Amino acid sequence: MDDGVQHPTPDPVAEAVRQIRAHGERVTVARTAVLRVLADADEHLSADAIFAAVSRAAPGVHRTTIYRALDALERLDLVAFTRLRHDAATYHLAGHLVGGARVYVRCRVCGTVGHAPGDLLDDVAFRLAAEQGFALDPTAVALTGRCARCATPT
Amino acid sequence: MDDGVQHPTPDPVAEAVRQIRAHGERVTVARTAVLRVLADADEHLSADAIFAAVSRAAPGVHRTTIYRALDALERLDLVAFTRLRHDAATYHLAGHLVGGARVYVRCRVCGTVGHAPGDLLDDVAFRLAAEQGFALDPTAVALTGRCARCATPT
DNA sequence: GTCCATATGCAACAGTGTCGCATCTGGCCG
DNA sequence: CGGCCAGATGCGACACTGTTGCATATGGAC
Repeated sequence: MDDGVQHPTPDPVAEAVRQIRAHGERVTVARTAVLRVLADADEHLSADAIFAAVSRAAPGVHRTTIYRALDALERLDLVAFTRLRHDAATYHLAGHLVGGARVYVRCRVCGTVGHAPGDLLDDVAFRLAAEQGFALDPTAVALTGRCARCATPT
Repeated sequence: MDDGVQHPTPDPVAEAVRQIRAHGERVTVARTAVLRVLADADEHLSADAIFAAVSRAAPGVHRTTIYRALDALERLDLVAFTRLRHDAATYHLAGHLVGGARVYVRCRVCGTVGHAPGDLLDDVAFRLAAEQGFALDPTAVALTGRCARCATPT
């Protein structure tokens, strides 16, 4: 899409770990595993999917720990999640770790999730800030609608 | 805020009922009660809050029926809901029933929910349509961020 | 009034996320 | 290197939201 600064950190996990330490929090096996899974997947994963993947890499990690790790990482702005319709939350690395924010768009019919360029919401963010001082978080936005295939039925 | 056409239907409930009939579906006590509650509140309510309000107006309506009514009304595009963070879904009347679409913005810190003009996402919708044929549903969008009070801490 | 499709009541279930508490471990200091 | 302590984890049980199957009641048309 846009060229230029696309890779702020060669290894998102290492950078995230650095930031965990910088905040005075602990770097644990579970947290690192969660970060690694999210970085490798480079996709939005449900907590359950993360649990499954982490269990493969580091058996013995409890389901609850995944939730607590995600919660901690979210407080540190290293992970964000979105909620689409009635499905479970889907987590992903924060935009600044993966080279620019992406906006997720999901089709309400077939459930497919796609990306849109991160600057899609820049204007919206600007208007919200100007009109009511609202600081939009683009990484937490979920756009719902109908994808190309499902938009023109009949 | 913007003047002009603000009241497409004097009574959203009556209009909604008309559309239910037009679609060949049934107008029942529960569905009418749900619509009335949503119209009176003119706010986003959780299913539980709707259940409580309906129970007051029409005792004996079961919790399950609320969900099924909301589901039916959503299929008919009379009700929409949004999902913010880990909280329960919040339902509201469809935009065309209440005088133009509104976009909901919620502060991730204090939880306050505010409105933004319905045309906020017009450009975004246009770009998504042009670039990938995605038909955005503006009534189902939830924008998360920080409100004016919570945006400037420290 | 009668009839049929369908909406409802009910109860039990499923999935997601949370909590309390005992134990273990990461990071630090001697 | 070994010990210490706040904080993270494992474990189980729980809370909440939303769903499903089935018998019954009700809406709407004749």
